[in-house]
Amino acid sequence: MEPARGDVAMLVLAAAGAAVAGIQDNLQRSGFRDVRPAHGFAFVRIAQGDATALDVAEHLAISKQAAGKLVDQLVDRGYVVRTHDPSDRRRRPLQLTQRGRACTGAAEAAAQQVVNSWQDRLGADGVVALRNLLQQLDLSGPIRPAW
Amino acid sequence: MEPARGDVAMLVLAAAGAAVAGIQDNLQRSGFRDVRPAHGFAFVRIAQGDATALDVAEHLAISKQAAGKLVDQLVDRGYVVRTHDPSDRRRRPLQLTQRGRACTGAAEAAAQQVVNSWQDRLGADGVVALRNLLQQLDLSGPIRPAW
DNA sequence: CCATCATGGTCAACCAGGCTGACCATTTCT
DNA sequence: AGAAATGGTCAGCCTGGTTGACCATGATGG
Repeated sequence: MEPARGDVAMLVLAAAGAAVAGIQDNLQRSGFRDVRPAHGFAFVRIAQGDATALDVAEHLAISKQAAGKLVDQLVDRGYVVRTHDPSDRRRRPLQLTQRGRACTGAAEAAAQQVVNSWQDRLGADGVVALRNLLQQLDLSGPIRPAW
Repeated sequence: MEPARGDVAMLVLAAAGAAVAGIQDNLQRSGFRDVRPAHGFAFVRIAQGDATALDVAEHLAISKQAAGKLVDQLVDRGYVVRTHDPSDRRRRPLQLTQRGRACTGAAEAAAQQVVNSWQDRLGADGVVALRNLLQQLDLSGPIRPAW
């Protein structure tokens, strides 16, 4: 019987919580106070281009109605605009505004800052090793809240 | 300028989401269908002994009222009992029931199963390396939802 | 070519799980 | 003894999800 290693799961959880908290913190500090983590994940999909609310829903594994509300918020706050698809008048493709792009940029910087702080503890090759290991897990599918 | 590594944060997030989903899944399969992840984290503190609802609140970084509700659920579902502290009649120390202990055991097994599945991809030393790296991050404090 | 079905989106009602504020009983401090 | 602090509960509210129903548009097949 192998030694108990369920603690690895807890460590990953703790790291994820710290990552989200850190990113959120950095983002707020750079002036984006009206975005939640879920908005950030929506940005990921929207930035890829030609995303509808339904695409966002699938990306976040939430209902289309919930995604609709979320997009409403992004529109209200000036991060996103609903455009039109001339070839299908039902679709409302989403597009980042100037501010939306600024926010995604800030979010990337915020994430990088968190990883940099990890690098202080792990060293550059530690971070590389960590990334390699996580990549090998090959996790795909929608982005889900940890809990 | 260093290469962009914000993606490490995303990888950690994905791993955490997968871990929680996997644990939850395994737990349900072993018959515990009325526990959420938050309950599991509460168990962690309660299992340490002499925990009050307030301790749970601090452990999960939620309000004492929210912790109270959460404990109510655990009591209703038969996982926990509220005892008395003879030396302070305000405190209601919590104690795991038989079923509570069974559930924490199942949760550990569920977590271990998830890590085992990771081991299939990373190999035994990969898992060890991952744990070492995460431990070096030295994250403490309350358990926070990733988002 | 039209009828039917599928798809993208919105509206409404509801629920779960957080929050704050107020309060009570008890303990601790001065 | 009186005042402040502490553990707990109650009540009301808000946010972010859910499902069900529905509309407009597009795709499909007799």
